[in-house]
Amino acid sequence: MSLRHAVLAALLSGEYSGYELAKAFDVGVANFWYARPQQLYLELSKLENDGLISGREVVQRTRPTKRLFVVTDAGLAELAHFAAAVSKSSFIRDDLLVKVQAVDHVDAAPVIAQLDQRAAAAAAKVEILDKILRRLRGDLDEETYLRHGSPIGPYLTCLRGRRFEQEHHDWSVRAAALLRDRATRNGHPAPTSDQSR
Amino acid sequence: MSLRHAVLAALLSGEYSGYELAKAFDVGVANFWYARPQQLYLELSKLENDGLISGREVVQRTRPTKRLFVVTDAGLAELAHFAAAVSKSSFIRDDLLVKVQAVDHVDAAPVIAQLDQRAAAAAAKVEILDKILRRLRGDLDEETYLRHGSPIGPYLTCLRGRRFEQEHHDWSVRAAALLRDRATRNGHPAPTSDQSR
DNA sequence: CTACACATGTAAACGGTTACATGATTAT
DNA sequence: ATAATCATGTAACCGTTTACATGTGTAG
Repeated sequence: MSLRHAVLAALLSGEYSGYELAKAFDVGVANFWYARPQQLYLELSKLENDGLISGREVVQRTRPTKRLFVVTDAGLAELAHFAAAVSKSSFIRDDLLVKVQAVDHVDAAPVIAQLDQRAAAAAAKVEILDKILRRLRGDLDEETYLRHGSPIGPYLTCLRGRRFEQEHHDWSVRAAALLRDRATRNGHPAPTSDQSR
Repeated sequence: MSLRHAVLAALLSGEYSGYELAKAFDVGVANFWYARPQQLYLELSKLENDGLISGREVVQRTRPTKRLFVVTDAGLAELAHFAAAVSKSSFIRDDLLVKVQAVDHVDAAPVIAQLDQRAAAAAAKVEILDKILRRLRGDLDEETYLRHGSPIGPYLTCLRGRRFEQEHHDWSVRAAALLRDRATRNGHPAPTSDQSR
């Protein structure tokens, strides 16, 4: 049970509908978890049934009716309990790393192409996360915010996400360059990052 | 189907038994995937049934009999096919990040304690990965190995794992220090990293 | 004779993904 | 009309985790 707590933690920042949460979890952000919309709707139902969140209908003139959720006292207690329990260690699980691991034995060209794509995607996420960080800290510089700003939790997870993406980007760029260089020296057609423009 | 290819990629480095693979995937290393022993034994059976790997029994005087596996030509073809297919983007999924996200609303002390543990674990993994990297490159310095050394795939994934753990460590240390500092300034008992020695 | 490392599995439960399904409103 | 965005779900499948299960040989 882990998405459960991720949803609770996300709802601490304010009232959200399933649709709004889905955007935060699915697209771009997801600095501390990731989930598909379907999973979120399901989890929100369960959480409401268990009394950990409560939803209210908001009828809109201009848009379809939505349901906004907030964390209840029972939900906060559940989160506190979760935060105090032991957590299993995190690990990398990445298709692309599997491909790179095998790159000595398979055609490198498609792997290089995917590294290029990853680098671009990671760079885009870094920008998104930078925007979020700037919005969070407002006028304060980072050092000051980290010492005195509030909320600190979301800022810290966002920082972690930003560094992860930066790291991911740098590694992808370097790996792609190295593999390209090796392919060239071995007399291959030297696949360039064309992006089919 | 992803563990499947991770196992194939791992077996490219040589002949391994389920037990040996399990140690590489479970303990320490796992620079490109992670799996439990039970899952590996199951996956090895499936891979052998599908003809992607082939196993041979090795009777040992001093130890119980084991089965060593190698990738077949069909297995290599499967890997090549996989390497050329699109991969879904990687993402962070970490219990501890969920806890940090919620740290403004729950007791920070147990979260800080877990950050300390994480930092220590990450530092230990960095050392293990450094050892593996040194062993891989032998006499060559890193730049030279990256340009000319072989195999390059495992070295690159190991580098990625190393940086991930380093990053994980640095962030954990910083987050723990900041949260501790805030707790102290708010007049709390100031939980120190005692480690119950 | 007890604990530990080596060695290999099975079965049930759980969590997550994919595919399927529906419907309102706004902009083109 | 049609596409795009908003909005919410269900059902089947698959991959992963947890718990259970067994047995050999070595070291203390």
